[in-house]
Amino acid sequence: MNAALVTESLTRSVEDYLKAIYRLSPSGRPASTSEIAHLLELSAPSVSGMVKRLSEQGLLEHVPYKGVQLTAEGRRAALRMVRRHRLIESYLVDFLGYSWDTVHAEAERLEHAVSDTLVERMAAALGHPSFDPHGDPIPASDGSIAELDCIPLSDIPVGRTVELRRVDESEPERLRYIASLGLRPGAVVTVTDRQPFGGPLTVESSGERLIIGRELGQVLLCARENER
Amino acid sequence: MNAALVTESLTRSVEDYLKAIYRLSPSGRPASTSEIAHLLELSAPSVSGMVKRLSEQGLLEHVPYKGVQLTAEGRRAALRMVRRHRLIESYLVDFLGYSWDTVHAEAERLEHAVSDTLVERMAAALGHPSFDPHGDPIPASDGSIAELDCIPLSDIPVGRTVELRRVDESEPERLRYIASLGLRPGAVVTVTDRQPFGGPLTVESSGERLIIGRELGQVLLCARENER
DNA sequence: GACCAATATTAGGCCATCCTAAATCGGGTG
DNA sequence: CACCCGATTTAGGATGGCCTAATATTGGTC
Repeated sequence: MNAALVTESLTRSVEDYLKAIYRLSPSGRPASTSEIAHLLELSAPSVSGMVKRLSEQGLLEHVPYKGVQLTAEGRRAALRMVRRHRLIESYLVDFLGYSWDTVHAEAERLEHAVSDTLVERMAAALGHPSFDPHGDPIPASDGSIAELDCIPLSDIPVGRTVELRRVDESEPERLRYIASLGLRPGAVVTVTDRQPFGGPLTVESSGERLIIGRELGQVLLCARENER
Repeated sequence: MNAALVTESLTRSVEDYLKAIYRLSPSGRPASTSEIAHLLELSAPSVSGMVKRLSEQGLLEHVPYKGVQLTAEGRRAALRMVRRHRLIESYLVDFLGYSWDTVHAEAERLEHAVSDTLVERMAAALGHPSFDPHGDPIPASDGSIAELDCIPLSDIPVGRTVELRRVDESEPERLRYIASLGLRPGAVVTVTDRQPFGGPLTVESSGERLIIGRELGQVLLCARENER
């Protein structure tokens, strides 16, 4: 079976499934049908059917009623899409005036249309970056990816100062709000207070005091303290 | 019927059909099923079926067994695609190091994926150009388009000096060859000899003597003499 | 150890798009 | 002016991807 050939001709849908499954289990732990359905906003039966086809094609390992994992080939294809997505985002922000929060939707469409050549040209124009504007690591063309281990801001003890590394990009609304607070990767943040029972955090960043709800605290990922 | 809504949600296929029909009859003369089929590399029945659906949607005017024309709305959608295509080509050449002859295929895919926002950002980055790298006019967002009237180099009488304006982009091989001769829009060319019966032309351009077959002579479009 | 709720799969349809094979139309020729 | 050939359309079928409704499995609870 020629892996390269299979990977060349994936449909948009298939690319989205693989990316979703990768996202749900970067580590390889099985992803469930309903998780995938939820992420892609599809019905569970649709996912069931597609999963079957993809495992027949050798892109997934499927144990019925248990879950799916990417095969080496599926993972390769998924990482290729992630690389595309993150490089496109970086390019649009750096060269075409896109903002942090609007770039995701555009990249989501473009990632299925660009050629490998174009992706590499964009990478070169950007100086082969390792992280995208949200702080997510960009997989290399060989599939290697820097997996920073980060901890949510909400888990940082009071009094600690940490560097913000990475911000979940999936919800533009939230992203826009985060941007409006001036919190972007690289920002240095000191936790000054933390209310119990899921209450808000109080932090200081570039001299400003910010109140941050628990949900937000969980998607703001920081360097482990010893990495600053 | 809300025209804007219909136009928003066109499929890739539909966009390709509209562009093809526009290309076959920019002036509005009807295009035949087989011409469309040939251009899109599809079977005639496929085209027949799609034409039917599109005329029901109000994008085409179809007289069975006679031909199709774009409606105002169809034309608008087609011009939108042409604008996208030509701006994308221009952008890729100017900013991402694409060559004249490789850019077409990339644009052909991207034109279906970019947002209006992105197109306008690229246009702005380029300084709102009126012509693409092949010399083809770029429709404005309002649908107006500069229609240069050009004549094929093969029709220029011996002894005349003309400016090259526009080069047919449809065949990369041919385009590559043309580029290798140094013949690009703006080049100034003097016809020094013309053989009868479809024989070759001899021309001089930037001090070099070039022999040009009739097929090539027909796709190299020049300014009318009085426009130099 | 039987049952229930949550989760997953199968069954059966729909739509867009493509195809090949078979009918049909229409314009030029004898 | 009847006929025929090429162009076109209709018929019938495949595929990919989605859906809802019905069925099956699993794992925990009494």
